[in-house]
Amino acid sequence: MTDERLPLYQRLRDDMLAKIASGEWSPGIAIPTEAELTKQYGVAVGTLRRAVDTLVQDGLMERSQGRGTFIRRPNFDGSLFRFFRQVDPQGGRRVPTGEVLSRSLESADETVAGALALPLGADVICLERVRQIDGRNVYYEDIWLPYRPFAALLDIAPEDFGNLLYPFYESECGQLIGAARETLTVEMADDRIANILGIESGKPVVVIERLATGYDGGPLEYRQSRGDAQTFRYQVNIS
Amino acid sequence: MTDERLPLYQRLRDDMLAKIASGEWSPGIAIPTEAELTKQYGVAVGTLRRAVDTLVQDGLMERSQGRGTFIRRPNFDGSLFRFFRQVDPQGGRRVPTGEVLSRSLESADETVAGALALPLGADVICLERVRQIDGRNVYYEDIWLPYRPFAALLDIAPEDFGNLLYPFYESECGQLIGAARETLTVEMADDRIANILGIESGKPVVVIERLATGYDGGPLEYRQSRGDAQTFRYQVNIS
DNA sequence: TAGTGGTCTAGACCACAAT
DNA sequence: TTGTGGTCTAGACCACTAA
Repeated sequence: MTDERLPLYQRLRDDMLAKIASGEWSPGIAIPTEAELTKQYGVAVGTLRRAVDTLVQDGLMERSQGRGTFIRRPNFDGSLFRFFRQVDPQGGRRVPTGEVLSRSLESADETVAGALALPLGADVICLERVRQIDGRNVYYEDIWLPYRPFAALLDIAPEDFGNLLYPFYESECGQLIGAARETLTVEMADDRIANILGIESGKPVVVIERLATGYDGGPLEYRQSRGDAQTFRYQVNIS
Repeated sequence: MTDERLPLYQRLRDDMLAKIASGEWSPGIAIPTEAELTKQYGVAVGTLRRAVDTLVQDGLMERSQGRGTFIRRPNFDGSLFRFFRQVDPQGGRRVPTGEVLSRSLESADETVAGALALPLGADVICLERVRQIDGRNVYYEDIWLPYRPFAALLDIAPEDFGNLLYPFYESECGQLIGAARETLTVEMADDRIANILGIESGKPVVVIERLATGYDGGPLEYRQSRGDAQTFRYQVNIS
């Protein structure tokens, strides 16, 4: 199937992941039954179930006893929603809308090249984006993507980018985000950022650097988000 | 064992959880082998493994092929030490010292009572604490603990509190911290905090609220830490 | 009633760690 | 070499859903 050295259930997982990414298995519809799949793959039920387990765990599939196993519909607040951890005082989560302002091809500077593990000066796709709640800008984002798997994005007009980018990466470029690391710092707003966020210049701004990686651990997206520190709230579970 | 209606693997999980919470299985040491446990519980390996899987998933155990399965000692300081940029020219990791300034018995206000799930006005033990690097205060902490399991702390002089509190809770009060949730916000320093942290009044300060819970999920400690936002750095892995 | 996923068993063999 | 966890099999029976 794929890499011979990997455990069977991981190869099954990869194969099913590819079926999802390629559209062979569409969101919202049921995948073949366990009996069917075990026959197709020639594996035992337990092995198949283990593979499916990991995909369910990652929010890509959903089981329903007696009905079947379904591909989860992306663009919903589903698997990718967990990446946005800002919480309002009531504890409820609000998903801001996202709007891409510009899209360009640039050369990676030291920071971006380092984050994406690319040579200095490599082609990167750069997006400028604002995220809004109630029509107010809450975040300004710079997003960098390696040219190679994301070239398709250059053919898409900024206004045609979806509200959420990760389902978009998946549907347009076949790239699935599996994990991310975020680093939070605080800086003072310069005039441009202050203007975008509607705050005074010199006021504190929270910077969220995010390096998002695929299921293989390779870096896929580097992002810097800036928001008003005064209304910022970030929640993390530690164990 | 516990609730008859639950699946076997969930009852196993609950039983093992209780063993951890009660201290019968201590952090850092190996639990009995799979063969031993299946004999004790009278279940198949697969069922036991599934129960252990959930505990590993939750970060309470750690498997090591060929060696055994171990109770994980959560180390919050791993993330704590990354809270602040290292000003150390050598880039070496500095461990902040912790010093308890005061210890008192107070009545829980709305915030504290809500966090610790206590009635309003319930007795709580309150600690004031500073953490230092190179003799400089890097953050100031208010810590609240429910009276009931922590009464023993009232008999200990502030200067006799250890550098780290969680091992102290364990040794003096038999309370193990299993997990925590942190919420980050930014506020402006008032005169008192500014003075303690050695920054100007009105400058931004990062507030880290932490609710630490036992292995059973019950709240054990509520803490507010405040540090200079300008040197703040907080890193999180999301998956 | 037929078909689905959910739980559970009782083994087999492998990879790794300690000795 | 021995014992550990890691993977995988080939079934069994149960709970739920839909026709």
